[in-house]
Order: sequence, then C-alpha cells, then structure tokens
Amino acid sequence: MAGERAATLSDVAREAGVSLATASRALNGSDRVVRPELQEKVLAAANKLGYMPNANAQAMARGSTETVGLLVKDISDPYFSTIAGGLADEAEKHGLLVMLCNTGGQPEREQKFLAALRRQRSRAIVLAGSDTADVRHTSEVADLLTSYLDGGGRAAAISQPRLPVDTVVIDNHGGAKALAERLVGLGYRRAAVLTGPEDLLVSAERHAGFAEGWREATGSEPAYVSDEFSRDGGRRAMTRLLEEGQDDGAAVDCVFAVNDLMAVGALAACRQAGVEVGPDLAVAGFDDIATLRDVTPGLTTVRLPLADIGRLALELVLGKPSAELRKRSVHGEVVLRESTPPRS
Amino acid sequence: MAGERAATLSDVAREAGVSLATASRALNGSDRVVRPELQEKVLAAANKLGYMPNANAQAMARGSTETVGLLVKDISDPYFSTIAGGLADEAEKHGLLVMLCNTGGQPEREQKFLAALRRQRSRAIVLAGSDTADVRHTSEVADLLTSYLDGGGRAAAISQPRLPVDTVVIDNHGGAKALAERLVGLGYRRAAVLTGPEDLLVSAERHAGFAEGWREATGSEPAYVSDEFSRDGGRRAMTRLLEEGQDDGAAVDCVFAVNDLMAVGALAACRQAGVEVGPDLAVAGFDDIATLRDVTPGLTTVRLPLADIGRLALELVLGKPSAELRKRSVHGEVVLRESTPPRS
DNA sequence: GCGATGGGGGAAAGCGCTTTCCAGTACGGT
DNA sequence: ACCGTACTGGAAAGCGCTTTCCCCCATCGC
Repeated sequence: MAGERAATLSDVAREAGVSLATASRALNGSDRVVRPELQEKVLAAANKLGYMPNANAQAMARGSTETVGLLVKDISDPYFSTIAGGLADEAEKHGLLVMLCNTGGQPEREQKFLAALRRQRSRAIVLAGSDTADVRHTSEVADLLTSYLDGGGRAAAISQPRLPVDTVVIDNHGGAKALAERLVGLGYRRAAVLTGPEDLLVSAERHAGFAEGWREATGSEPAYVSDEFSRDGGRRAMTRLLEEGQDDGAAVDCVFAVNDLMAVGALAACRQAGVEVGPDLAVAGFDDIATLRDVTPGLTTVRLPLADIGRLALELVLGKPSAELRKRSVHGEVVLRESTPPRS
Repeated sequence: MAGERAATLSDVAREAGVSLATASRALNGSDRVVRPELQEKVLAAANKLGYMPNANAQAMARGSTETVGLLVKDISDPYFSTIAGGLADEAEKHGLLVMLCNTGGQPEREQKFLAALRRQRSRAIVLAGSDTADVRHTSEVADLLTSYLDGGGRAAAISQPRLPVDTVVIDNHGGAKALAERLVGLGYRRAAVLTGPEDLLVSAERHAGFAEGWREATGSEPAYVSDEFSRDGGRRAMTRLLEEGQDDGAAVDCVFAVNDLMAVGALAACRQAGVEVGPDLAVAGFDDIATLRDVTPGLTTVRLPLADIGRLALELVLGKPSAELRKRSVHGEVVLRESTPPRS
C-alpha cells in the first residue's frame, strides 16, 4: 500500500485512453464540451484509480484557491467561536475551507498569519481580532492588507473600522446607549461601568455609548473602573468598585460590564461580597453569549447576532468587489433579565 | 498598483544577479551552503521586491504542506472551541496553519471535508467530531482515513477510539464513575442520569461509567432520561424527570447530566419548577466548561483539560509515526461545587 | 607541479494541473 | 463539388518553486 503514490491526472488520462487536456476538461465539467462518451470513460477511470486532484497543483495552475482565512483573537472565547461558527457554516455552503488563525491578541502573530495567508494565496481574509488603538500596529496591518488586496485578494473586518477594507460594523455605541436608557427607565440613577483596557476599541465604544445615554437621561456621568477584558478582569473591577463604594457613601445602584464575561466575573465578585445582584445592585453585560444565558440571576445584556455577523462577513468578502469601502451595520438588542429588576 | 503581479523567485534571482537555484537556497537556508555575500544579495533583493513565496508552489515542489486539518462537530460549542484553542496554539508553535472544518455532526460533511483535506495535501488531520455508533459511517470515515494515511498523511482522533488512528482517549467512563462515587460519599442515594442520544459514544460512556460507580457503591441502578446532547436537551430531560418524579413517590436526590451544557439546562428546568438545586436536588455535569464556572449554584462536574487535549492531539499527530496505534489517555478530575452539597 | 578532492553555483528536470493554441473532422451553404 | 464554420481532441506551454545533477575552480596531498 504505502508505495502506491496517489493517482495523478495523467494516470487517469492514460487509463481512459485520452489526453491530459481532455481528462481535465471532463473532470472540471464547465470548461469546454467533451463528448459524453469520453467524459464517462474519464470519470470511470478516475473512479477506478481513486483519483483525487491535487489542490495545490490546481491552485498553481488556476492562480486561486478555495481557502478563506479567519483571524480571531481567541477561538476559545465564545464571542469569537460563535462568529467562527457562523462563518464556517457559510463557507461550507460556498465550498470553501476556513483557515483558522488564533492571534492571541499579539500583533506579531497577527502579521505573521496575514503573511502566511498571503503565501497560501487565500481567496479572502476575514479579520475578527479585536481592534486596538495601537496606531503603529494598525497601520502595519493595514499595509499588509493593502498589498494583499493589490495582489487580487479580498478582505473584510469585523468591527475594526480603522482598517481599509469592507467592514461589518457592530453598533457598540448604540447598543450600550440603548441599554443605558433602559436602565434609567427602570429607575436606576447611579451607574458604574466596568471597562476593559481603554485602548481596546470595543470596550471604549461601549463605554462611550453607555456614558452618552446615561448622561442624556440623567444628566450625570457614570463612574468607571478598568481592568482586563475578561471574566477575571470583571471580578477584580467589581471587587474594587465595591470596596470604594463602602467608604464613599454614594454607592452605585447599577453596573454595566462591557461584555458578558466581565459581567459574570462581576456577578461572582458580588456573590463573594454578599451583595445580592438584582435587589441590591443591578448588573448588565453585552453580547448575550449563549452559554451564559442560564446564569442566575439572568443577565441583562445587549444581544448581538454573532453567528450572523460571521456569515455576513463572509458574504461581504465574497461579494462583488466595489471601489468604495462597504460597511454593513449590525445592531444589538437590549435583553432585560433578572439582574436588572425594575427599581421599586 | 493593481497591475504589478507579485514578485516571484525568478524576479528575485534576476534582481540579485544569481540563478534560481541559488536564490531558493539562500532563502530556505538549510538546504546547502551559499556564500554569505550572495545570500545577502538575495535577501536584499527579496526584501526590495516584497517577495512572498507562493506556498502552493512550494507545496507542489516539496510534496508537503504546512497545514493541519481539524474536524469538529461544532466550533461554537465551548467544548470544541476550547480544544481548538489548545490545538491552534500548539500549531502556531510549529509554524502550522489550521484548517477548521465544522461538520455540524453530518456524516456527509465529515467525508467531504476529509476529501478536501486530502486534496489540499494537509500534513495531518485531527478529528474531534464526536464519535457515533453509526457503523456504516464510521467505516467509511475509516476507509477515507486509511487511504489518506497510505498516501503519507498523518491523522489522530480525540475520543473516537474506533478509528484506526492514534487517539487521545478521554476517560469518560472513569471520570463519571469517580463522580458517582463522590456523590454517594456525599450521602446521595437515588440518582438519575440525563443522557444524550444513546448512539453518541461520549454520552454512552459517561452514562455507563456513572452507572457502574453508582451500582458498585449503592447496589442500585440509576434511572435515566435521554434527550439531545445540548442545553435544551438537558432542560427537557430534567423537566420530564421532575414530572415523573411527582407521581412516583420515590424521587431522585441527585442528577448527573452527561455534559455541562445539559446540566445547565437541567438547572434552568429546576429553577422553573421551583426546585432549589443544592438543598432540594443535587445536579452534576461533565467537562467543566470555563464559561460555565460561574453559574449559580456552582456546578459540580468532572474537569477535562480541554486545551491540553487539543495540544496533545497535535503532538500525537506530529510525532514520529509508529507501527502500532498509540493511545494517550486523559483523565478528568471531579470538582465539587455547591450544586451537590453534602447531604445532611 | 599535478591529479585528487570538495565546496559552491547554475541548468534543467520535474511537481500536477489548467489552458491556450493548433489541427482534424464534419457539417452547412452556394 | 468546394470553401468556410463549428466543434472537439491533443500537444505543449506555463504556474512558481525545489532539487538533482553537472561543472568549474580552488584547495590539498604527495
């Protein structure tokens, strides 16, 4: 067995008694008409030999592949894995393979992967790593992307509006603002925001949106505490907030964590501190991560259609190229649950 | 810009005033020694032209790629995405790219992807889709895999012991058994298992392990209810269980859901039915999904080192091929939390 | 001083496919 | 009966790279 090198197209052609050209045409179908009789012979030969085209050879000859690259910050984060799921589904429909690149948020890796995808002649690239305000890095990525585009590649980004490519923009600002308004409507008056690092764009946008909504509705500015954009970051931030609140008489009645993971961390911190979320303090998140829909108390959040976002990004990147940059907006929907009961 | 086709190796060679062969050797380093002076010239030329090797051409010439395929049932499921994360990390260390294939549990897709990976001449394939008892499909996959291996490919599976490849076997049986023992130790006496479809191997193994442990410790057989292997399946199964329990005087005091997602569904069902998990009824899961570590009450479960499993699978598949099939066992660790308090 | 040795460069043969270009055949029109 | 037109098969030229094989020249040993 081990010695039998895989059958090539010439093997098939020989077996079928036709030329290489005819074999290729018969198998690819569309190209040009081949007499049905010969076609069948070729198909039979291919079948008999267990022929499998060499995708690399095809890529060379055709100059294009069936591969799309997907860059995410961390595939084990449900936010990204849900997006990846939607994108993978869509890719499957188009007969495309997805190259998964886990950047871990490291700029060098991001650039390395971009280069690799370019070498592979990926048909398209979707960037879903979170955008940072790191101008130097962003511009390097932008350069890489531009030369990729010049080489005939296609690219799109998710929520990274600074990149010179088509983008699915997530209305972080609007969603957070709407959430603020709803919370005020429920009777809350003193808010704090648990944010990620301030150079993380998503975090900044959500913070700003919330602050704007809150300000417009109450005339006051929400406090805020920054930490990591993660479960533990949320826990730490919340712990600090609770400690501060003790001295300071004017404790907040409502906390907005800029993502669900942080919110869950905040929930844990409250539990530990003996603060009952809901009656004592309201907590809200953002994203509506599916796995987290069952935490108790149910977490008020802004639902993002993550799988659709993945699908949309692929559609965008596969669609007709257009001269100007396209932006496709996606809005979140506030989902109220028990963690923010109407304030009596 | 758009007209400038990407620089090729011959462009670099010409620019550097050397032959193709020398250019190739200078860039790949290892192959054979090139005079440092020429080497530098080539590097400079490559740099100047923004040369990017064409990975497809390299793959053709070398006969091997830098790509590994990963088949998962559903990347948006935290179980798989955590494994994928570990594997992607490891892949990055080896300079490999990961081809993500989302099978959705559909046998045809699985086969389609396997074929695609073969066409791509993927260096290795890791299968992490859950194994089913569907013999026909399993044997077809096995055939595909075998011919892939014959062609020089490498493959490994995660927890699919029926495939003729190296396998990371997860000790589902042992973990569930240990859990059963611990629960009995806490004072529980009447158990029920919430299982997935019985032809799903993971589910069956966990069920069997738990039943064995329970039987050995108490002499009685746990009841069980089957439904989907998902959050909603868990909720439904639990609801049914609670309804049955009402008629039947002898209600269970402890429920084992074969994965965390189902357990969370069960938690939701209990909440809805007014049953307080912990005091009224114990609930345990399996996997210890990170995102779920903060549900309340804290869910007793069997922790699986999912990221390590992904890493391990890649190591296995990249390691020296050996004649006999290798199995690498991974064991879970029981983690007791508030959902299963000691029974007073 | 001369042949043997070996280090390093270049020509060219692929790798497996697609696609252009050419040639042969059969058909239609006049 | 003759020429132009369609149609279809085959030869061969790449696609961009790696690698074998060959050759040249410098060094070494005797």
